[in-house]
Amino acid sequence: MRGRAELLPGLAEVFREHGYEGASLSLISRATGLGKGSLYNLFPEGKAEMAACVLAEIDGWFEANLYAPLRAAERPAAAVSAMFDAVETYFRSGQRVCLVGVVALGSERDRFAGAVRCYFARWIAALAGALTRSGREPAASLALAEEVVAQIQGAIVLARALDEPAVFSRAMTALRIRVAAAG
Amino acid sequence: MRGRAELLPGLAEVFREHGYEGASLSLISRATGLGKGSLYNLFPEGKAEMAACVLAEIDGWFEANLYAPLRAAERPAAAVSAMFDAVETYFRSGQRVCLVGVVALGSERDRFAGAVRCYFARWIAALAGALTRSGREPAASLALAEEVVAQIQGAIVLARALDEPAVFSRAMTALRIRVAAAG
DNA sequence: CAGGGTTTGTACCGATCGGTACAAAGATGG
DNA sequence: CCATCTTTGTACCGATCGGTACAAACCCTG
Repeated sequence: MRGRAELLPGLAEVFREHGYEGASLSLISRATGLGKGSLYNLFPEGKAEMAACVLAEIDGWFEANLYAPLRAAERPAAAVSAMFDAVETYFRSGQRVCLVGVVALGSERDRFAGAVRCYFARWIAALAGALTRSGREPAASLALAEEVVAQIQGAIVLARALDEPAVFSRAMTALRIRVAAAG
Repeated sequence: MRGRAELLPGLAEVFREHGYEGASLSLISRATGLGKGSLYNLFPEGKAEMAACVLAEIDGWFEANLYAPLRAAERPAAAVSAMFDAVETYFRSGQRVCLVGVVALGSERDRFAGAVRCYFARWIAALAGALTRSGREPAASLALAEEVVAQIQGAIVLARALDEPAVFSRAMTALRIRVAAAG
């Protein structure tokens, strides 16, 4: 037997590629190599629970790898730069979609509204904090943090729409420069 | 009988709210008030044709209301400002989703790849042209245009994720200021 | 009003949806 | 090795999916 934790990454990929509605149990079964029996044994509440767990896993990953470092950084500017590194790697230059963003746009938004809001709110807050500690005004930091997170999401959309990963990389580079400039 | 044109807006709303896969024929039937017989009479190729027509309609609207004015403007700065007005109205401060962006993120992206790419490429090109004619370097104009379009898409995601339309309005205001600043 | 083509609703198709039931198979503890 | 409990595959459930068939209703033109 495998625990839930070790199949969450594969599960996440199915949701990313097909969305919540499009991720059918047969797709999930194929992707995980588990039959329905096993899936419903691990996730008694079915697909909704799978998606909730995946969102929680993603949230945990961002918390550990982006938000916490941003909050704890002694050198905030370096932490922000590290965040961009992590973002570029995680989203594979825009070829990998942000599942939380996809959920936010989809019809199942209300079901996961809490998790979605929390993910973005904490991202913005952590980034804004780091920007403030690197010398910017708090209000300007918050505004810039919002812009940065939105730009990342938009760059994913645009890179996929144009089928041009370079768009994503260019956007990240431009953001680095804007953030490095004095507030 | 009603022609295809007059039910495209309602059809578009169904696709926006439920995505391509989620927009079932029964939903479409209810939203348009037409039975399957009528729908397949108007769109012999079924759902795919409906979606293609909706995308074409959206593309036409943006061409007429945003791209063409941007290209033809004698006062490019005013045209850019008018574009932001149109965007804020069209997307209802981020409460209405960009169907083309949703398709770009979804699994049916390949099916509509041409239309999606065309929509965004023309938007960026028209905006970059206006920015150039208002005195910016061509390369800088292109980069800024890309950023602006990405920011709009990201602001929609963020406004919906946080369930806070003000996020969208703030983002648009910030973009206006950035664009108005000297290149 | 009659004829002919179009538009419409409805019944139906096989496939698949999310979910359940349950018995065989596997692991675990004594 | 047996008894017990968990994990697994498979068959099955009603509902709904996208799509088709087709006859009744409708609208023109004569």
